[in-house]
Amino acid sequence: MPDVKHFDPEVTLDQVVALFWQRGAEVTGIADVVAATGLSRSSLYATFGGKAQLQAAALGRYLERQSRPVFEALAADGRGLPAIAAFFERLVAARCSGVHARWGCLVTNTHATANGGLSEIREVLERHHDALRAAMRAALEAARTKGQLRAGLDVGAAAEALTLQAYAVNLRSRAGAEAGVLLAGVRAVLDGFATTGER
Amino acid sequence: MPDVKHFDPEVTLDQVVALFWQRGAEVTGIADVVAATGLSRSSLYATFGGKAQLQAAALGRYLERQSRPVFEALAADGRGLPAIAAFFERLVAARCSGVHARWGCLVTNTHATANGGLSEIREVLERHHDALRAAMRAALEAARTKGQLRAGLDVGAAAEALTLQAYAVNLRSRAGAEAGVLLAGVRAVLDGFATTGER
DNA sequence: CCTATCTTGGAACGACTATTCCAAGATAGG
DNA sequence: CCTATCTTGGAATAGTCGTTCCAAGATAGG
Repeated sequence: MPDVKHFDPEVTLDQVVALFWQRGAEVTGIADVVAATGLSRSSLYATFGGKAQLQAAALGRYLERQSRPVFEALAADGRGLPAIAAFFERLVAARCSGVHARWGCLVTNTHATANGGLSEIREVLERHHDALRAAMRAALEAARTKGQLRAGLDVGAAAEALTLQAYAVNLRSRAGAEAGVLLAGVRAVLDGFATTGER
Repeated sequence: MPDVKHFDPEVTLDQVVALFWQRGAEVTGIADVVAATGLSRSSLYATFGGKAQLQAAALGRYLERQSRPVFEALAADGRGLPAIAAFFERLVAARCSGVHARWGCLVTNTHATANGGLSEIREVLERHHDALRAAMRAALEAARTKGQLRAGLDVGAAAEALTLQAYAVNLRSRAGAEAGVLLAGVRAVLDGFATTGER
């Protein structure tokens, strides 16, 4: 009997992700969301329920659509250290050039801003961190079986270090850091994990 | 002839730094500044000139008072790798416990938020980055003369890597990361730079 | 003490914020 | 076609934003 939605919530969420990602969720108003999505305040509030929940939904969608596929590709890539190097090369390229150049990473940006926000937002941050670190660890363990890793390397600590390095790449790229400088930093860390002479 | 200021602008700036640092500059209103400093809007605008300029002034003061002394101590510390390790141990401790626990770093936080802000803010970000990387480089060169570094290590790239690692520590600490996890990540990077068996 | 000059408190400003509300429109089962 | 039920557009809400303004207060040279 009832009426049905005149729009696709997932498409709307993608537009909101782009908005929050580029300009920041805190400084983006509902009026901006209305203008970008083309739908009305009523539909927005009826579907998502408010700005904080909209932000959490957008953050969750970013994790699933932008981050997760890349993390899974890294975890499934059996090449070892070259897989990690390729991950960072594509990361730096995406952060410094192309459509999303200088946007940083929505999750990384949220780290600095989400102070008293919803607990759901904090949970997405943690999910993101765990997923990336797990993917890094999987790639490092593949590297270990191939004999690419230095003897005595703590794989868990190394995975954390690389995850931290990725956050910093996201952060500095938004402030205008050069791709070459970021890549050199990443490579120095990776070289330190490799067996002498490897890579 | 004229009247003189009834307050100390530097003390006020310190209070503003604390406010912006803990809660974020974007979400902190002038009303909050008025409440925290105890002075009126007139004095605030007459002295600093507006919120954007107040933010730039607070950011600059943070760099000079909080960051610079630590960077200079690192650059002057001749111990090499132990000096860098000590830097990170004090950093993690300051970020995860004590008065400023979970505040992160004002400069790091600003990286994620300052998008279309004053160009002066961007310049402070760059000054901060250059100062930290130079200090890291000085400490690494001290390590080199002491034979602590792996053969073939690019000192410039390593300094950039450690600087990025520091940013990530600041970022993740604000989101609640455990001190032990952060330290383990840092140590993995440092161990990768050292001669085998060192540290 | 007087007065020129600055500072201060606090009211007022328009523009924005997120959110709510309701009448009008759209839908689909009966 | 009818009607119950949802959605939609858009006006209206109360509150906060950064900023401005001016009368009243404070200062120190003359």
